[in-house]
Amino acid sequence: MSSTIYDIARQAGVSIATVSRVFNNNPKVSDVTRDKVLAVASSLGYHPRAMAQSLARRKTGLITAIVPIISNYFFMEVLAGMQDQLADSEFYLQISNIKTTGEVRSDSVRKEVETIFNRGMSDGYIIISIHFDDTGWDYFKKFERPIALIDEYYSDYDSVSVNSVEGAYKATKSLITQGYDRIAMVCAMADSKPVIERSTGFRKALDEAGMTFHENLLFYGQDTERDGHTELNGYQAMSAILQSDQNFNAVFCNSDIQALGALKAMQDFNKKLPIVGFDDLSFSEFLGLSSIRQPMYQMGKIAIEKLIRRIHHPEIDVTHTIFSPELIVRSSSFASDGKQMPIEKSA
Amino acid sequence: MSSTIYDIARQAGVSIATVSRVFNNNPKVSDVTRDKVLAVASSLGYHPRAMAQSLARRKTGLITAIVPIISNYFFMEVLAGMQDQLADSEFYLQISNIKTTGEVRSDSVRKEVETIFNRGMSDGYIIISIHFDDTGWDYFKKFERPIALIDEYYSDYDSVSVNSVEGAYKATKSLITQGYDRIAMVCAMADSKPVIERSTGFRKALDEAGMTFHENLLFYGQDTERDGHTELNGYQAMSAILQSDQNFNAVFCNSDIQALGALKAMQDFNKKLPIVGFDDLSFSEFLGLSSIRQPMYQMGKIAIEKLIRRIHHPEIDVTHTIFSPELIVRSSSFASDGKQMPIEKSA
DNA sequence: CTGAAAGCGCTTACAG
DNA sequence: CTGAAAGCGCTTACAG
Repeated sequence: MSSTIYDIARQAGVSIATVSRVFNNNPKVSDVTRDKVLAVASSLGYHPRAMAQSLARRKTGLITAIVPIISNYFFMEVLAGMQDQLADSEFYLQISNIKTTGEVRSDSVRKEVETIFNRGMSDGYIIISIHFDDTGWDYFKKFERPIALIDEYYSDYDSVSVNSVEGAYKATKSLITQGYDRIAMVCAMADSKPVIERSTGFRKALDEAGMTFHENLLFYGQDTERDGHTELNGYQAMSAILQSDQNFNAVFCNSDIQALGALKAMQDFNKKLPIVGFDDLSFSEFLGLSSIRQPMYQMGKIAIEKLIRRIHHPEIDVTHTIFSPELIVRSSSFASDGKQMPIEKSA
Repeated sequence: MSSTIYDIARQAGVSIATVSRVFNNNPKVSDVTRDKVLAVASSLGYHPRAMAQSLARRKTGLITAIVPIISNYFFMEVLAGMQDQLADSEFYLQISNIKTTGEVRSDSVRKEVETIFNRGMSDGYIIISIHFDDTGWDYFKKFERPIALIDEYYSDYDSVSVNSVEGAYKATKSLITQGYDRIAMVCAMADSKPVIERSTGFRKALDEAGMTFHENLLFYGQDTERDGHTELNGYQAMSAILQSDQNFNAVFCNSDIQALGALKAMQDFNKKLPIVGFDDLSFSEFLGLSSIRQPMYQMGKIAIEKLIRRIHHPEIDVTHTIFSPELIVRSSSFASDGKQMPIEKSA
């Protein structure tokens, strides 16, 4: 049905090599030849088949993003950054989804990723919010493919991430500084990486303030969708906090999407506690939700930038971009009684 | 570096045809040969290159989703449905972004889509929330490729969409039934398809109730990001409504994401009007936001299902799935004074 | 500036 | 059950 390089060559009275050169903008084709080829190509509606080019060039012009199937708002904003950065490049984006829980050790996750590498369809891979231990990460070296990590750190691959521990620390500390002394945390799946890190930062802030950390300050919702990063999960955890007899007076919340549910719970229980979330999703501003800002859009851009650089220069040194997340203070930081304690405005 | 079918053939003492047969699960390969080939392949870490297979088979195993770069929460939920449906198939998803405004006539948009078709990288294409007139849609027939449409209707391609006019009508009518008689609408970009359709439904409900429609019932925010489908845009439009001297007592809002901004505006102006949104995003439930439900996840699944069916059976009849969207009534339907007018619970 | 030829890494009739 | 050979649609030294 559709024409090939041979059809063009024949009708234009040139060799297929010349047709190929025209479409590759090879400067040493005479103008008259070029025009002739282009005229024939246009009349036949010819365009080079990307598949055939890939095989002959031994590169695909594709970048694959490997993301957990549980992807959420975080991924959406990262994706936007990737797309904008990709727009000016010669690469197209392919997205491959992985069934994964947040666990760091999982053979099935490793195998799914491996299958994607084995297809050999891409010039480079961006792995987002998927966690392995060192052995896991090392395993992928054998494919000898450019890899960049988002929301994860491993010494031997380019990466961009946020210091979650520090973010959680900042959030918790801001509440402590305001004078709150009984602070609970809304968690998601207990053994997921975000929760492990954020609860570490939470604890660090308590420790530093001489406040006793105890497991019973950590609250979990029952909803396990997306490792617990759902509005419902936050609603459940917050309900438990409000019904607890521990008399909490402030809350640090593992993610903004959960905080949305938590806010609803407070409304339903008619009891408002100061709360600080994590992520700073675009809607958080309109909820008056204080949050720890993750520069998701930027992370997407930077990861693509790094990956493309590595595709072109495989030998350059690995780099890691680690953001110190910023605390964005909004009205949710304050108690409903209007008693606004002094706030430490973080940078 | 990595091995090819020739390496395996040589070491296993068979022809490349046999190696190929083994990896294509061709039943007429003897067990002993198969085991030998598999053993060698495994020891060399061999896997067939997808690119080479594509060229030889003349199919790519790829489906391309063409989406506006302004993609949003709507797309995210559609994507989830597509991914789940794809998970059980032999296809991988590629996502290509198009710079587009919501306009129905745009040569630049047509050209961008054309470029994607010209690469010939995919076995089928899903076009999401991109609008053309009939000439525009006809144009793509020349590629002779399976196409499925989401959030759009054209007679000659499989499609899945929602009756927006009806949805807007239902939303508006529910407010009228409650007794509200001065209803404003929060719009997004004026000449975008969603706004055209939803304002039509809005008007239809007013007309039917004998209420006079006038352009000055339509409010627009200044933010033009994502054709105005942003929290900020909704905030701006709602602010204008609240400051208007038209004394509105209820609001229909073009999208939930804008409604989020509109709710914030009401809070800032300390003035609460009943409001009904459109989309029913996952967070809307937790905002108590009444909305018109679009089955986005389902739409994604169905579109993939239709496309795959067409890839395998190009000759079957075109089908269109058009959802009648459902009104979900939540607390935002009611005035702050607690005066709850009788509600017509739609099906 | 242009062409003939080999090669990219597979699949698939065809023949046996 | 297996192999030799042609073909998928390009690119790219090499030679002129």
